[in-house]
Amino acid sequence: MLDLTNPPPKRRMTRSKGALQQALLTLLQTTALEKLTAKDIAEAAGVGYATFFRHYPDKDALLQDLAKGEISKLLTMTLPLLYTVEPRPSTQALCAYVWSNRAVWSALLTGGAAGVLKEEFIRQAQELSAVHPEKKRDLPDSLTVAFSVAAAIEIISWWLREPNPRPVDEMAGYMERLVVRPTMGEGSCPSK
Amino acid sequence: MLDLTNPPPKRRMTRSKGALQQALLTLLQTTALEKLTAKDIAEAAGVGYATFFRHYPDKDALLQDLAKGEISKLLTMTLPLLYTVEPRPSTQALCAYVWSNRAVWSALLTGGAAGVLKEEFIRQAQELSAVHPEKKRDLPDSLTVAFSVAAAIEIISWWLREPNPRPVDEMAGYMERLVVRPTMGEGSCPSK
Amino acid sequence: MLDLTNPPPKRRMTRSKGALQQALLTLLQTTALEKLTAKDIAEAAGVGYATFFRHYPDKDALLQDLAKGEISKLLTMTLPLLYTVEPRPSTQALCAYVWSNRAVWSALLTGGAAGVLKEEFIRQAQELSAVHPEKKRDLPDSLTVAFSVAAAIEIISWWLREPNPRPVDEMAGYMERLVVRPTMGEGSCPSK
Amino acid sequence: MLDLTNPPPKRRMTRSKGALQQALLTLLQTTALEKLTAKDIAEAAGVGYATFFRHYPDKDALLQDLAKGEISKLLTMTLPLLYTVEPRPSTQALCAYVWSNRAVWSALLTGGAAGVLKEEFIRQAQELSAVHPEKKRDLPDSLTVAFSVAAAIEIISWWLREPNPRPVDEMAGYMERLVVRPTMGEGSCPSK
DNA sequence: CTCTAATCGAGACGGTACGTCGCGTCTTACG
DNA sequence: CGTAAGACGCGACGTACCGTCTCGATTAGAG
Repeated sequence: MLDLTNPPPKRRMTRSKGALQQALLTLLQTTALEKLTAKDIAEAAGVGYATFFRHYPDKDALLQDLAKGEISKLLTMTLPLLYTVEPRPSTQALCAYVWSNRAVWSALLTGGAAGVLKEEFIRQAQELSAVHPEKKRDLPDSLTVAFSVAAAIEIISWWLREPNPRPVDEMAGYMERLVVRPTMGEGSCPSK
Repeated sequence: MLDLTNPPPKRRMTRSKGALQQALLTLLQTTALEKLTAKDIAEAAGVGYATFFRHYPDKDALLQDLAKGEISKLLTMTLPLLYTVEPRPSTQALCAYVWSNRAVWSALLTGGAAGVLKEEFIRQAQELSAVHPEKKRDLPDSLTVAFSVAAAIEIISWWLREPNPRPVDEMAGYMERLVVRPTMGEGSCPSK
Repeated sequence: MLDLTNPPPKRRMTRSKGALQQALLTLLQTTALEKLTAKDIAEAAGVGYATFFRHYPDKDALLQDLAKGEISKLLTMTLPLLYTVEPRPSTQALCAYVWSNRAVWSALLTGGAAGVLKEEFIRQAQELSAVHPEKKRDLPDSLTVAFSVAAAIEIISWWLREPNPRPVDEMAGYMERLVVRPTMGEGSCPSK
Repeated sequence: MLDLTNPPPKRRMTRSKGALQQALLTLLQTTALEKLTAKDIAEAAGVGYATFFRHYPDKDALLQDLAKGEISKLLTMTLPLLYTVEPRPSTQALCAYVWSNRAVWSALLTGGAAGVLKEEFIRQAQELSAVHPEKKRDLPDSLTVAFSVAAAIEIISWWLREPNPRPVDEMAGYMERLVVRPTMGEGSCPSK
């Protein structure tokens, strides 16, 4: 029942937190978030039921904590795109990154997790956009953020859901066309 | 407890179903979906608790049924946009319609309802797009539908969330720019 | 609501009542009373659900009505035994009668039906004993009745439950020894 | 809501189980078993509704558990009577015991509880009779047990139901005459 | 041979209790 | 100490039956 061999105990609390995150991630690959119970996660993490609540007030808090890191990495690649005149390489990099971590992102974007994720995503994006030098822009900032995040998530979600996923290049093209270009200044598309 | 005066009792089953839908709609204007219990809805509808489940297996089924009608109306205005060369008037009409029913759509798009709504939305959109004459298009159809619906919902959702909502014209502009134009053929934006 | 005037026409109502009784009896041979629902009985009787309640306020009322007849027949054979100096032939007759109707009595005495049955039994027995010329007796009358009925029911119940039921003669012997003789005057057993 | 003062918490699980039994016993003195709901009992025990089912699968299981102890005590006094040549003192002791615990036994024998009780009674009696040295006997063992238990319960039940209960001595006489003597070997009553 | 009212089937309904489940808090025992 | 184990209060869930009710269709017996 217990782990009788732990030689270097490594601050149990830290171990528990990591185990819970890892367990949630694993479980999410097979089960929707709303089907998971705190007990499920605790057991999968090899952690006592009550211990779960010592670290997180509830399931969503764990998910949010889990997502924070990945979102953070991704956002530092996503947001700059919106302020760049030459976004191709960045978009490409974003998609490549998602692809290389597709196990994680599949888990995060399917099931009921997407809702929590989007909110955290927007929260972080808004923080970032607040400190950015505000480029002259013809869209309300909060709309730009909400739209970009929702659209990007939807596109990636669609991508990872597909039975035969498209190559990274193609997705980068869609992303640029559907998210980046439309939110850039009008000048970027001198259609008339 | 007895009401001996109700003039046209109107086939009970029909009355109950309608009452539940109306009650849910009303409650959604003040409370998030996940905070509502079947008991709440039944009581608000003046209907017995068990009667709720005689009509719907759960909350989401009620919401879906409720949404079906409104989505249907909206979709007959939304989808044509994607296949039209001159989408301005349609986009305008769409936004105007949402605005005139903003009480309903606020309720449907805030709280946890948006998830269920989006799924039903996509389901109907995909059905429609299946019967449409498939214009030559350079985006995967299912991506087009998923993106359009998610983006449109996000934009409208943002609109109705705002403390001082923008005028219909402005929103129609955003919608066209962020949803319609990007999903139309490349020729629409001969940027290069 | 009540029809106090229908003179003889045997009205459908009579048919329904009989069907319900017959259906209950049939069902009781395979299912315990408490497992049966009003719906079950109504369906087995080929009668509408609401029609059940037009005839009986609840399950027990139906059972009681059903039992009344059989109990009445049996009681006219049971009670006299207690006042007779030579009870052998009567006891024999009682057991023979039960045996020839063992399908009915099995149904009535197994499952939860026995409780209702015993009460009705005692009720009728007490009525009868009230009109009888009260023999001098050294047991309280109500105890005699309660004991006799309960004991007789238990013995018959045991009999019909057995995989290989004893012959009628043997049971008549038990019945006389355990029920009849002990409740007769002390003189019957001048043991000391 | 919080009780920070409970002095000797005494192993919760044990406390809950005992509280439920005590509550059922109390409620049975005023209400028939079938009128009691799990909620009633839980509330009377000061215990959560769901906690009821953590200890017992249903009402009857609780009753059975509750009865087991008392029945056990009683049976060790009841069964020996059937194998003794001089049963008077034992019968007397049995009735005296019931009388001194008449509150408990009234509760257990009135209402719908008697059925469950009798079954448990018979179950225990059969176990005991199985280990006993089998005296030569001219009645089937299972019949003896069923009859004795049913008869004894009926007699005691009648006793405790009476407005002016008979004295213990008198009841012991009835019990001996109606239950003990008839089930003993024929030799005990050399009627011929 | 209609016409009218009793009776029926069908089954929706308000209600009550069920037994299950999950949450988040708590207590206890152990290492 | 801190943690594993899990009992507990709470409250929603979805189910099952109850007994009442409304609704048409059927039908019997009075005109």
